[in-house]
Amino acid sequence: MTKESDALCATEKEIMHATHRALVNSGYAALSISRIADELDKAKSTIYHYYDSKDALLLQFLRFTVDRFEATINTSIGDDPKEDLNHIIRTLLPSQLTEEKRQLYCVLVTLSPQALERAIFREQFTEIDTRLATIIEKTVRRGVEADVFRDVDPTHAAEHILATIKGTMYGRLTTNREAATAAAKASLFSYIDSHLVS
Amino acid sequence: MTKESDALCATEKEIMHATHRALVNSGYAALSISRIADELDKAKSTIYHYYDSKDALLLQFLRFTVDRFEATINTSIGDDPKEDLNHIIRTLLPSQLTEEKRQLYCVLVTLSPQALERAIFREQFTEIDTRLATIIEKTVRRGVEADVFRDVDPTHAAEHILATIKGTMYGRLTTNREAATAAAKASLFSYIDSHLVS
DNA sequence: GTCTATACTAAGATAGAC
DNA sequence: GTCTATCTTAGTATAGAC
Repeated sequence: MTKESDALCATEKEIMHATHRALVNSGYAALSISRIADELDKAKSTIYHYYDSKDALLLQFLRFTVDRFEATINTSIGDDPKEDLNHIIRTLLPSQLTEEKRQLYCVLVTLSPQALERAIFREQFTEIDTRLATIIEKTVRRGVEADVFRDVDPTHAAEHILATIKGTMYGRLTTNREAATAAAKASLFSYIDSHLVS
Repeated sequence: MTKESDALCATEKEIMHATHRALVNSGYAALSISRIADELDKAKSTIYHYYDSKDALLLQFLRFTVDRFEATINTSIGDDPKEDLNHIIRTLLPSQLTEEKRQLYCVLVTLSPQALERAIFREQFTEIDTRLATIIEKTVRRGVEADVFRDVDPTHAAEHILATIKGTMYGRLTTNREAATAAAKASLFSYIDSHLVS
């Protein structure tokens, strides 16, 4: 399984990382080719050698970021569906968010408003969610078929769990409600324990 | 209970509505004073008569939008906690999103990345969530105390429900996964029915 | 493939007339 | 309170040398 971003040449990768830094340090509104060049050890015009326009660069950068995010989803399938679900939740909502993960999530939140209107951005966010939903759904389905879980609709339950994870992460990044993350996580575990487990 | 935006003069309100239109029609990156003036029946410099800077305008606009969002939260408290919860969910996740609500939610999604770094934006998003969480928590607590609900932690359950609502809405706005909204909602109702109700 | 230099455009913001 | 006109800065993008 080759990621598209593996096909990038060294300089293109440097540009992607510079864009990441510029976005994290200065936000979307201030993201300009000049600002990216500042984070890069190259001149502005070098960026135009690789990308026709700022828009083309941004599109590639979203692809680059989505690939990196998807690489962090550790799809280790064990033999205990409940433990697998808990593992997924702990991976996506770690108690301690590493700086690297925090930045990755921040970039996705920063780019997400583009998905409101631009189809090509929307499709990438759709891809992420479909991927996550599929992983969770398969795990729930295995649990239901193994009679470890109640006879719930795996699709419905998976979308519920995914929405809760996303809403929790989103709140964690955009509010000061530190206790909310732990509370939502606790209730999600309890839901799996009492509602899902038969 | 007076909203801060009630204190705005007629022209300021016009500017707020013009900003809303500019943001909805052209997105955050293209949001400029010139662009707002285009949506307004006034010159650019008139805007500077009311606001010292673009930043001051944006801050006021977030306040204006948060007030409008909070006005849509119909806190009708009935005598049936379960029905009240369902009502809250149906209000925040209506089956048919009116164009007006869709725009309001889109504006919040568009402004939310600002909350990642700017404390003053962050506080407003914190306010929204705290308000919603409190409403849900009170409802759950009433249900627990009336023995209609199981003896769950009202805070934990409320944060779970809120996160699910937010994640569902966020996905609805930023992806093409139309079925996901209905699935998450169905599972949330089922959670209330089977897990919360005793 | 990377640089310097530059054309062009649009932005934020202000001055001053009415 | 609203206008026209303007200053200044910064952006996107290109041309052409090395």
